[in-house]
Amino acid sequence: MVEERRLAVLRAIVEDYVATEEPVGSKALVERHGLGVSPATVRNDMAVLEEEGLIHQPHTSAGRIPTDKGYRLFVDRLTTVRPMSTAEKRAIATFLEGAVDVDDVVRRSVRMLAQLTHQVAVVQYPTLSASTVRHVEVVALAPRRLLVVLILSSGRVEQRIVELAHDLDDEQVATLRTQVNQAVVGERLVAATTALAALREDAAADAPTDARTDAPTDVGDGSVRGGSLDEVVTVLVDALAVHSSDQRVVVGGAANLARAGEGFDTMLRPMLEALEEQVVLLKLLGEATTGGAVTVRIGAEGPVEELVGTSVVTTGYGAGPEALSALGIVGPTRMDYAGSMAAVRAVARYMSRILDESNG
Amino acid sequence: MVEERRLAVLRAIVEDYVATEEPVGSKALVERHGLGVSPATVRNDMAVLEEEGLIHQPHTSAGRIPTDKGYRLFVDRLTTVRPMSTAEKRAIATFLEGAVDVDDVVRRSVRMLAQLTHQVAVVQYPTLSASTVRHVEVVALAPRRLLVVLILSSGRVEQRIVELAHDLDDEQVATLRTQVNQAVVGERLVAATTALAALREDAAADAPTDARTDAPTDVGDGSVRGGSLDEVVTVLVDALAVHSSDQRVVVGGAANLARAGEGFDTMLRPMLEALEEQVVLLKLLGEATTGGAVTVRIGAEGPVEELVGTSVVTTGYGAGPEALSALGIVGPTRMDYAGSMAAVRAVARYMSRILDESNG
DNA sequence: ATTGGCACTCGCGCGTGAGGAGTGCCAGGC
DNA sequence: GCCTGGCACTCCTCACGCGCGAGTGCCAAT
Repeated sequence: MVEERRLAVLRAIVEDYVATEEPVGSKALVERHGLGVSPATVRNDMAVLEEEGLIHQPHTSAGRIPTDKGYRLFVDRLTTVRPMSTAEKRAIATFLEGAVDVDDVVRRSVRMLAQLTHQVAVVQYPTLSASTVRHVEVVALAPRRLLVVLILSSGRVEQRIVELAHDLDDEQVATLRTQVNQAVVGERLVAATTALAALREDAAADAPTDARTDAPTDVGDGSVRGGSLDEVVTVLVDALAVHSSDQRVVVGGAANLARAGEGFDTMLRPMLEALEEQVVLLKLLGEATTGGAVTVRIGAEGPVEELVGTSVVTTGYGAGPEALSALGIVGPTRMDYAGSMAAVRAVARYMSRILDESNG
Repeated sequence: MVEERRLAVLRAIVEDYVATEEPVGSKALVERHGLGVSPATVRNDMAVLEEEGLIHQPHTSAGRIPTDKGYRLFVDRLTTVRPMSTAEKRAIATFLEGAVDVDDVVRRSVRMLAQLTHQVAVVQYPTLSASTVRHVEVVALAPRRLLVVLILSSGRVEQRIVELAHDLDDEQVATLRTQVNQAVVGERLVAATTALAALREDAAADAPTDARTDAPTDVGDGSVRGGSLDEVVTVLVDALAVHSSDQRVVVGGAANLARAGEGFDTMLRPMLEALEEQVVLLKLLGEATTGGAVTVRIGAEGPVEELVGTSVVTTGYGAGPEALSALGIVGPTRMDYAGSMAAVRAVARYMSRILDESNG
């Protein structure tokens, strides 16, 4: 059908433009791709595609380049995510499996992604809500100062300092440690949070005065003042919250910006600035799809206005279905979508698997 | 004297070239700077300076630009590190004092430096050898698997997993924890390392068999198998070593590369690549001077061949005299040395002070 | 040692013009 | 109705040539 050929023409235009970075003309098209028609026919098709806003020409008598809308259609309907070669798969697997801890997995993934796609790679730290609390350590730094260390099954550690309103002796600290550990050890992060809330309420009920007042009474011999427990619990809940969705983001492959070709100088600065802003990066990774699907945002569709002319390819990953984080790449709209999507998907899968194994 | 005026000419050339990024001619020089001589005289001086290899002209009949050697002389003899304005000082102080922890101090310093100098800023994490061991926690994850958590007075935490050759029960773990803590708590990092070595030797002496063999005998009731102690100690020593000189480096202001002007495209890529390599960055920061001096490395003097056309301005910082780390900036050889040196020095001082306070 | 004068060099910007890629349109063939 | 070859037209690109001006080097005079 005519309509089919037109799409084939669009696909060919996108592919050629991505490859050559130059506007592509009718003649070159029929030669490089085996469309069995004449240049004139292609020209007619192009005219139609241009009317539909899928392609456009920089000047009269120049070739055509795809518009954002054209790219959109291309990724939605014309692209087949070609799977990675087995060699590539093996490379990814062995490289990622060499990681020694979570930090290392993330670092290696960023590197891998950047290398595979020749774009800037962005990886959010894995969420840890699936992991459990291994241990809570409470250390007295000073009479009114505690160090609370939260140790998770994933090997991650979070420490906080708590300033108390009243003195605690060693025995009281020990009691506190025991109480808290009994409440949370072995629990998942969310469960631990609720367990802590319960603990706090129990303490409030037991204590003669409201635990939230500034002057709780001393209940004597080793038992812990309600107020102190309250303070420690508050900090712990906070630490748990931070850890159940880690907001940190790692970028890599910024050097790939150097070969960005044309849009280069206009794009470079906002790009680099964006890469230094965690907030912006998180926005970019944005709503990671819960399924295994790879999301592509093209040009102005993106959440960051500054980044015109760039596309973002992201997907979710993580050990377990609900522990979801995101990773992806950022590059010019003129990019190899099929390859990028495949790479993003592959890295996400291997990463999920590795995290899964190390968690289990 | 003649010689003096020649240096004045060199200084003027450097200053103008840095400001305008264009080769500077004799006429412009006498106009913009108040040298009381004619252009012809300056031309003669320039000819001499060129013979000495301090300046050079891109083409015949073009102005002159400084060579690396010229910059070197300029920095060594002609530059006066103009102190920061009080407004700038206050800005630095308030911004850095807003930091909540060590990580934050580092992040803010990088940002500040990049902003002040409009260059790429590089800050190494502070060394912590001045800090002491607050606590060591040993947690049994599995019969043959321990989690060892090292907590320092600075609030920093390092955790390691130890795979044991033999099972340990809870009691043995408790003993191990006690032994280790007795040895190292309160010690400085270096002292702690030696204390651990002593502990290991004691254990070896007490044990019937050599502690380093794979099959130490069981010495019964709660005391710890020599082999297990050995393994834990090894890991701890390693963790201490990593922490007594933190090798992590943070960069910022990469966006400043975007306005690098001319050498731009040739410089950009190696630059960005270097910034992603921790090792390279550490080389760049290199031998931080132990005094309060600011070091300037110009062009090929630098330890990284790839970075031609760039200069590095670094200095040491840290709480206490021996706890030394480094920070600095990287930029084109054509940079404002006076300003950069002042900024680097100022940030280093404030950072040292803040770390000092928070440590004390 | 400094200066003014002067001839010379050479990069830069600009207009011009040939070449060519690509288009749009039209008329004819299947 | 769709495809095709032909043709005139547009407009970008590049190379060439030229004039301008900045800047130099040298020299003779002070």
